[in-house]
Amino acid sequence: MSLSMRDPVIPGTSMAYHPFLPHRAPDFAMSAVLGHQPPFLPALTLPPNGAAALSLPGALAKPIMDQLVGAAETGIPFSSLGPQAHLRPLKTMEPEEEVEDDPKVHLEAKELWDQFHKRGTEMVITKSGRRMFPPFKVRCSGLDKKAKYILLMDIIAADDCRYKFHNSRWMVAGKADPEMPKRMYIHPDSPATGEQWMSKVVTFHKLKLTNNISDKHGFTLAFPRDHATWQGNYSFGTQTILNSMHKYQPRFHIVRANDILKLPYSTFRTYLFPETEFIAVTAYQNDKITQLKIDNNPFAKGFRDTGNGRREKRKQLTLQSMRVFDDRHRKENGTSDESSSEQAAFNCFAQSSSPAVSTVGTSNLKDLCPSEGESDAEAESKEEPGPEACDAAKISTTTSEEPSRDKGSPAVKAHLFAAEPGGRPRDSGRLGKASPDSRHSPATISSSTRGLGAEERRSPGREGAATAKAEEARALAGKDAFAPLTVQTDAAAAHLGQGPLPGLGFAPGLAGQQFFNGHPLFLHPGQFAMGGAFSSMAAGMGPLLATVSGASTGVSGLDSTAMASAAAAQGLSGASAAALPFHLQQHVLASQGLAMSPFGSLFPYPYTYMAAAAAASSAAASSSVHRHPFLNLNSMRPRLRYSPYSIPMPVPDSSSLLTTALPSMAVAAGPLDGKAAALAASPASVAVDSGSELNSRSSTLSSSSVSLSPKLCPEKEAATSELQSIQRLVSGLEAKPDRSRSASP
DNA sequence: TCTCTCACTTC
DNA sequence: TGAAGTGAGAG
Repeated sequence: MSLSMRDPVIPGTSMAYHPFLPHRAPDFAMSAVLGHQPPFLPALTLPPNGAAALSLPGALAKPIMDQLVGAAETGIPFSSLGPQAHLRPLKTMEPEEEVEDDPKVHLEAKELWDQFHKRGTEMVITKSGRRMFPPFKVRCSGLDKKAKYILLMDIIAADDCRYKFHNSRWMVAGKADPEMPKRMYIHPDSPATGEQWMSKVVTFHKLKLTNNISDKHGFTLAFPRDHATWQGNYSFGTQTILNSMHKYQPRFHIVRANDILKLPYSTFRTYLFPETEFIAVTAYQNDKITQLKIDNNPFAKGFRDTGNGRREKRKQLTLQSMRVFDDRHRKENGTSDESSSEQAAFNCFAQSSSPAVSTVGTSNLKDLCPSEGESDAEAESKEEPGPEACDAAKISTTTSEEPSRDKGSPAVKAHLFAAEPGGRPRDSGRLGKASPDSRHSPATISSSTRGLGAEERRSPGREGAATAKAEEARALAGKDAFAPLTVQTDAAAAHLGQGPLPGLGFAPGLAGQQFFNGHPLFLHPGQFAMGGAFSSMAAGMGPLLATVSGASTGVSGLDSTAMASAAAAQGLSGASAAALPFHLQQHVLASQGLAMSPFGSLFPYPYTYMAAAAAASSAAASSSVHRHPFLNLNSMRPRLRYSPYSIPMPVPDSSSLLTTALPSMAVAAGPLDGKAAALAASPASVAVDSGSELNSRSSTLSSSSVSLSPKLCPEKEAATSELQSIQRLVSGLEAKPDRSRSASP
């Protein structure tokens, strides 16, 4: 399906101008960097092709230099990007004929991601930062070989829930904690030509996840509060701050720009890979995930059952102890059916977990221990019937880079308004229930919006809350509501769009986190060339407040209930282009990164929106949240689930940024599915669903890597109980090996 | 739940 | 060789 939308991109240029300031984007962007008001900023000349570097009047050169120096003093490395890179004389640039590009992105190691996703991927976050595993890698195609691109990724909250791992499954444990500062990570090689990007796998393995809110690996840029494009603080860093026990969705962005300075007014093409969704944890909760990590992460080799790592030694010791105990137990109790069953369970555990029993690799172990799969299947079936009990055969542990492409999961490319958030994990999750495999569809969602028409931006609209009929609404809204928008969708993408979309949620604690709410960009230290705009977060926040206020009036009053009802109302008539207020809200949130939900809110606007707009809105929203009614998160639920449709609310022209987001909102609305609606209407239900969803995912699994945990072989309760007893005993033995050997339990 | 240390690994 | 990335496990 394709929605046609007025493309704000100026012909002959590769950048999209901010919808509100179509002809002044360059000026504003630069002014933001410089911290000057547009009116005071000398006009910047932007080459028609948009690929050229910015030309700065001599008068501006020094200020920029000074700022860069200032930034450097803050500890930000500018090794790879010298200020001169942004000060090249315009005359040296020659307009180039822009080649239309059609970026497609394929997730690398998709099969590995699928394995994790089925179990409910967990990513460890530590104070010092941990890398993601599997690593986020993509392969790009369809880029203009000569044009330069900046590739980025960020991680957004997948929903507004906090989770807990209970009874071997992830369950919603309440509302999400205040969202951490959002950041984007710019690939160190950016900017690079399309040819360069396409010639290799783009990996973001250096991005680290942390729960350290005082993370020093990032810095913030402050922009004038009244700046139309960039407002408030926009932080950059190499680590992304996440909340433990919360679900996240990584996003990949392609921006056609040859300079980071142009990000603010360039088009963001965003791609979501539902299989990369994960839950941040400070310690692994799911043994299956742990095992998968151990089996696939080279650095965890020492913990593999096969090998000489301490894990093996420990297990061997444990097994030995267990055997001793078992023998003793038998002697004491004699042989019986019960003991047999216990033995069975024991065997299962022993086989799968102890190399002593089998020295084969994990994959082999799996084969040798069918019970493993069974146990998984059983456990899974208990949790959530549906998915195939064991599809290990289907799952490959390889991290091959090919899969995604070959599997025909073409990245779905959709404009923001496509509402195709279908890519959303949740959506997929729902779909998954109906069709387990659908969830793992290779389809990648990519939304690219080049810009919103001014009309669209301003058009006040209404939003409805997500409703049980969100899907219907979504379909309607996505297709009709934003007709002006152009949606480019691959065949594969179609399903994504239809997938259920979870609503967006606002971070509960936004007010308290203003500083962090700004949509931060993670800039690789080496790449960041922006000037001295870096300032304390506080500095930038002040101004922002004012900006946001204008637009936000309507949001504050929204509550989940209202939204739900509204959504219901609109659900069927979502097509109406009127739905703005809600969108605005989402837009703001999304741009801020506050509660952007990959599914609902994300696509709607942020994906296509101009970076600048996003940044500005995010910054503004974040900073001004507490003050602005629209953004007043305090008054509203921490995270509201957005339904595509919003409550009617007046949108002042002044709130241009906010309005910009509106179009995107439609998209979000469209994707909502029953689940999303349910969420919006009933948080409680959501929690359950979410949990089940995760469970189902994980349950389906039958990875090649066998789970060695005893838990997985629950042949009989008695056996399990026995096993547990043994384990306890063994634990004691392990604690003091020497002693255990000499002393029998 | 989280933090820290440890032994182990890769690069 | 050492920095850095791992999960386990204790606290």
